Amino acid sequence: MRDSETTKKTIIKESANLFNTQGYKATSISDITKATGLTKGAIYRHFDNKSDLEQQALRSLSKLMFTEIGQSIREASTFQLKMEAIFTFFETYMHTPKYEGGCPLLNAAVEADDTNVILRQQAFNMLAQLKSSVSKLIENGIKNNQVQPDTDADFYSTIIIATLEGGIMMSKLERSDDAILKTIKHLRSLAKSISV
Amino acid sequence: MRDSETTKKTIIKESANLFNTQGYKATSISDITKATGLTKGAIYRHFDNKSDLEQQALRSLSKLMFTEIGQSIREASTFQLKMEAIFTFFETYMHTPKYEGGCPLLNAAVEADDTNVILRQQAFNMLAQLKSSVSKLIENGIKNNQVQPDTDADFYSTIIIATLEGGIMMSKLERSDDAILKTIKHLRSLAKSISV
DNA sequence: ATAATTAGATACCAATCGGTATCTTTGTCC
DNA sequence: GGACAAAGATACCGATTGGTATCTAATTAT
Repeated sequence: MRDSETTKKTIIKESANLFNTQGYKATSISDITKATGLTKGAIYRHFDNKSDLEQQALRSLSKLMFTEIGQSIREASTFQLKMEAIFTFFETYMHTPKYEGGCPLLNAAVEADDTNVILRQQAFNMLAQLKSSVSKLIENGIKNNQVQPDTDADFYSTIIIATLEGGIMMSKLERSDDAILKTIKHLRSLAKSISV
Repeated sequence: MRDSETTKKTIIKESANLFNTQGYKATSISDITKATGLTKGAIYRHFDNKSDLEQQALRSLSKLMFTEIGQSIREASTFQLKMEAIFTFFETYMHTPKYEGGCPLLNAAVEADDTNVILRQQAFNMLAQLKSSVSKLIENGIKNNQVQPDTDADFYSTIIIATLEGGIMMSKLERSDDAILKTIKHLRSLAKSISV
């Protein structure tokens, strides 16, 4: 038989691409057949239904995002460098073809928050994971005497993520780096202000 | 004949509500007939096609948003009070049924940026208008000796909007005021830091 | 009062939607 | 190399999509 696993991966990859650019509801199964060169029969052999495919596609995007960002944080040694890793990730990944359509979290959150409960839950979990990552980063910074001890980790993690996501929205809409670069510049000085 | 103008207004109002909660592509004409109690014939008498209705609905939401925020800014006398007016607007309007589905700018921007050129352009114009409003607010603050003279108005207006929009996204996803309140708290101290 | 106009309802259209049943092809194992 | 199983293609299904042509009812003008 043909390699089942690779075809499933390509279906997930191509559909994730389409979902993240056109939207989940707006992407049809036939859009995916065109993108993959496969037929409906092939797709429905690997996935129960469209919702199942949406979930696995978003999960794939989520995994891609968090492994990448997690690795670059781990590779940085100090608090300031780890923050810088986050900034460069959010700045550069807008251009990489790996994330066509922008931030998967933002896209899924805005599309699904009122309609698609499953996608909403997944986006919710992504946000929780991102928030906890940044919080832990700050808390570790406190432990290592790199961040001021009275810093509210939850507060700053919320602000950092909100500012980045808002900057992404603006930069995508304006088709310009300007907004995301400005927000990063601001967050860089914010990170400095809580550093010891 | 029946009052043409009022029915057109109710169609715009109800469809704007649906577009802003379910999304533009995801809202069908029959959804709108159900919400208005009217039929397709009535809708297509007042609008050329669905795209035309989408445009007018978003334009209505935009007008609603800017008149409201513009008025509360005008009513405030000092820079700090004007900023506070923006904050309370962004905090409270999340709960009002007038904007079910959250910020029309954010929703339209995320949905349309890769697919719907007309909606994208409208969202782009909304963002430009919002940015210029906040910029002018800062520049006027400089003229009136309420803001430090070396303040980069464009820079801070970008940051303020990005942070607010990101906070809205998070609060909508978490179904909690927490994020938007935190971002406002941060922006409040930011506004204070550039005040004289 | 009647004719003309217009708002809205009804009934339809082809195209597309998600999904399924079935058939053909491809590969594996004995 | 033939039997078997799995992968993918084909052909279809009812429901829904945006859109239109036509009909009816309500309002205005004469």
